[in-house]
Amino acid sequence: MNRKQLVKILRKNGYKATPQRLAIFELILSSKEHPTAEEIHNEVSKKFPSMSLSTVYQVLHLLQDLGQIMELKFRGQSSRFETNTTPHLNLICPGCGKIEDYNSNTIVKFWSKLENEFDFEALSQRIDGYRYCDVCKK
Amino acid sequence: MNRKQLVKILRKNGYKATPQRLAIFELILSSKEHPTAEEIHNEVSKKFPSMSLSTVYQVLHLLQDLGQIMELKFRGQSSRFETNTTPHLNLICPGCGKIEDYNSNTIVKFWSKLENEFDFEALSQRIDGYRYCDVCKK
DNA sequence: TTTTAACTAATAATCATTATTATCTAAAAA
DNA sequence: TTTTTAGATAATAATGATTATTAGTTAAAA
Ligand SMILES: [Mn+2]
Ligand SMILES: [Mn+2]
Ligand SMILES: [Zn+2]
Ligand SMILES: [Zn+2]
Repeated sequence: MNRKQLVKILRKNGYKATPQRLAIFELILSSKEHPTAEEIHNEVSKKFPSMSLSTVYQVLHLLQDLGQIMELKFRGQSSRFETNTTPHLNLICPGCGKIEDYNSNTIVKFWSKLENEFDFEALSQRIDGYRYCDVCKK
Repeated sequence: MNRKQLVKILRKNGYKATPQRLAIFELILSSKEHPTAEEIHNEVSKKFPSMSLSTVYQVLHLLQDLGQIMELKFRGQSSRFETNTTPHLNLICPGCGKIEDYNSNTIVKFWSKLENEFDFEALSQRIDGYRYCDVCKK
């Protein structure tokens, strides 16, 4: 997925391709972490100093509705967002909240097997494993 | 898991086995839905009319820390809780929020395969699929 | 270039969750 | 059984992430 494709998707669904929308999407796309709305706002504000946090939330909702990003909610912390919408494993530390992505063909194949077994087609999915990271293990 | 086992777990970890804790756990256990804190409070209040919603939240945190329940957070709605802590599929409708549990050996086996492949041992896990339910499909 | 529905920015409001604290009680000890 | 007390509950206040509102702005179609 890139900027051009997103512009196409937005227009096809009757939405305007505004610089704010593109910047927010590209920020998440380029982030190796799973950033929060506030982190996204902080970063994107560097290029668009007048951007509102409200706008960030609105855009995040729109991108979710279009299936372009995934929101991960956790206890005691702000939601985290990612553009990796393919079936993959999020390994999450309950100590520090760090999230690591693990992609593998095993997972993709498992997911289609699951859709087959239970006869559904998912719009999106979420696969999380919780375990203490090396730093927090002590 | 039953009341007696929970009493044992609580005491082993230095917590008191209070009637509130047992009642909240048993309510979730007996619920086929994935109830919210408020729903739990409403139900348990029938037997314990002075129970506070604060207490419900406190107990829910404790039970999570002991690995006895799982919290599922979603956009725009209160957290939902369940006692099914084995690897299983939650099929969730983005329309009405309904959650259906699907247990299968495929999933349990997949999960241990995954732990093997990526060399971790999960304290807990979450596997969600999002798709419109039959009612909302129209 | 003009037009306008859609969008953004700023701000206020919401409400699920968490913090605080006085009172109470489970359960260990006497 | 009674006493003791650390830990738990109930009531209430506070928090803060998210959502609602609205006046002004703009993407993009004509
Ligand atoms: Mn991820
Ligand atoms: Mn479940
Ligand atoms: Zn950690
Ligand atoms: Zn539904």
